[in-house]
Amino acid sequence: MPELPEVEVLRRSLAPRLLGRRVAWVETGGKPLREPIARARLRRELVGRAVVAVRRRAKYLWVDFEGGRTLVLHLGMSGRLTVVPATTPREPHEHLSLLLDGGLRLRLRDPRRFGLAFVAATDALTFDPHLAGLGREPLDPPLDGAALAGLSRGRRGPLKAFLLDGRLVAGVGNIYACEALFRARLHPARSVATLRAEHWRRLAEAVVAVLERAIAAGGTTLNDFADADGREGLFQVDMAVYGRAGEPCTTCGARIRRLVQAGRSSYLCGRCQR
DNA sequence: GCATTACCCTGAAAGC
DNA sequence: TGCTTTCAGGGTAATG
Repeated sequence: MPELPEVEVLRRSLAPRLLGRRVAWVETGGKPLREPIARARLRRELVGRAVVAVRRRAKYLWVDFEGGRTLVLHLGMSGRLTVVPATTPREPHEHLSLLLDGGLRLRLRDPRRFGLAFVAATDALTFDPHLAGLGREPLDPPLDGAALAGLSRGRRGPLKAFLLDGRLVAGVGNIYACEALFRARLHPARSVATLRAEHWRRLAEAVVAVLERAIAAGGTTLNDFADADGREGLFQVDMAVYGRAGEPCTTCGARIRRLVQAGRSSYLCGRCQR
């Protein structure tokens, strides 16, 4: 389940392999993703053009091409993007394939089909309906307590829902929200309205630290994630609470609990997190 | 305007 | 062993 760190790790591994490569052909297949892929438009706007940049915004990957066109990709829950030899046979759930010069193929597979792929004008990306409402990036510049407190103004809901709301802070998913709340010693069900400046400072530091550590570890691989070369991440060995219900807290030894909020699992230490 | 819930989907794992 | 059920969750729409 790619969150911000996984997409950033992917971006870094894709960039050197894609920069300067020219698209020879575009193939699509399988059932539609969250939205159908506009194959004719992708062919018309990408074939013959070379990649000039690979960027990231929240959990979206932006592949910029000559001529001011950008391929926007979202991996949803199970999306996997790899660069393979062009001769590699198609696999099940392969939705998009860019044949590149140099005998390579950029391939998007997404069994659960929560992902997204579309092309847009580079200079109009920020107005695109998928991207226009995204909140601020947590790492550049790094979030601080005052910024988080500002985003929370007027809200009363639980902290966990606040962190997961991509319109406020973009790119934090369930795993890193759980880990950041543990690190900040804050309970996921606690109302944002009860936090003081010191709490916001702790939370902002925790979000930044958790995301940076995860990027450094190559992301988290639970089921699906791998970078463009197929390398899996290692952050899961660093996780203190996520998926560890029943195990002892690494800080105090109390049992880690699982709590369901709005259909999402939260993992926490009820003794450390208040 | 904000909070909460349901929905989309498939594969892995758990349960029987 | 083999079938059925449950669970995973990002983003969005509908509902309260």
